[in-house]
Amino acid sequence: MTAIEMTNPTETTALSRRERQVMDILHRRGVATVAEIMADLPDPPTYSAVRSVLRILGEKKLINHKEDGPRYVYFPAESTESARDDMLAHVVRTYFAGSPEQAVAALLRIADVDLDDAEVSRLRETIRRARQSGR
Amino acid sequence: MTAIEMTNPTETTALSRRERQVMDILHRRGVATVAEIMADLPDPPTYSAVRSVLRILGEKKLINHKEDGPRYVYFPAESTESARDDMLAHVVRTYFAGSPEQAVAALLRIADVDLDDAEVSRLRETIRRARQSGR
DNA sequence: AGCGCCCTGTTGAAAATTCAGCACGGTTGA
DNA sequence: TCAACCGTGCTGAATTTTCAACAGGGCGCT
Repeated sequence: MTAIEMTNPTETTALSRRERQVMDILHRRGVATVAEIMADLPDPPTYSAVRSVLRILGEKKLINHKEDGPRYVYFPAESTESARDDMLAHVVRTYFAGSPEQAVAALLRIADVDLDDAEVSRLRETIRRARQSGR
Repeated sequence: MTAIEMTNPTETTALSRRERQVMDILHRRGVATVAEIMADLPDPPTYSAVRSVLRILGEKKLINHKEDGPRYVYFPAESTESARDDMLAHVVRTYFAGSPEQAVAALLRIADVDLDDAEVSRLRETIRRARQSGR
């Protein structure tokens, strides 16, 4: 079993629709009040509905909250930095056949960075060399 | 309103948990039978449950199927290539504060590519230049 | 002090999702 | 031919998710 194959899909895909939307918002904002989360949600539900999801996420230990003056602010229990790794691994595996190079290329293109062929070749070569020596 | 802000979250986050898991499998495999999807799902449900999700995804026009000998094979309606862009945009926006450069850096690190400082600088410079001239 | 407002805690219901069972048709092989 | 098997279409139920309503407490303002 390779490292790619053993990636545990449960962690990145186990959440319900609303739960995932809320986690996304928290990662995006770092910290957020109920009102802010509510405002960012597609088809915004009521205040109560949002707090319900937050309670569940809390029970699952995926978020924490602290008091900020008169109200709570919520934030991810796992740092955004480590969530990044899980997410990128998932995306690379799912949409790029496990090839980080392809993902990088697509990313650069999205960023309106049109590398010319020489640049691309160079990047690929850099990656290839690092691969052979490094790991 | 900037391009980043107008990213429509609905498309990438509107699916239910099982629906998303199935879509991921289809993007990963390109094409899959019910049995294959069932095998790949976490906490595999029954054959019927999988087909139920597939029916719904079909109604939503997110997948299609064709006959392959005695059975159906299912595949995403949208090409994996364009799904990639949506997903990357979402990930960059959600986990990398809208910065593709940071995403690229994280990606390279995940790929065990430890670029030395000079390489990183060069990459950043390349992106910066392309940015200024290109867009 | 007393009133009004805002926020949280909790409960239970509505809606959506997930799931299993059964009927039917096609194909295979004895 | 015909029986066994495999896969699909369909229906409705169980579970999960999503949601709204209500109660209680704190804080500010008059």
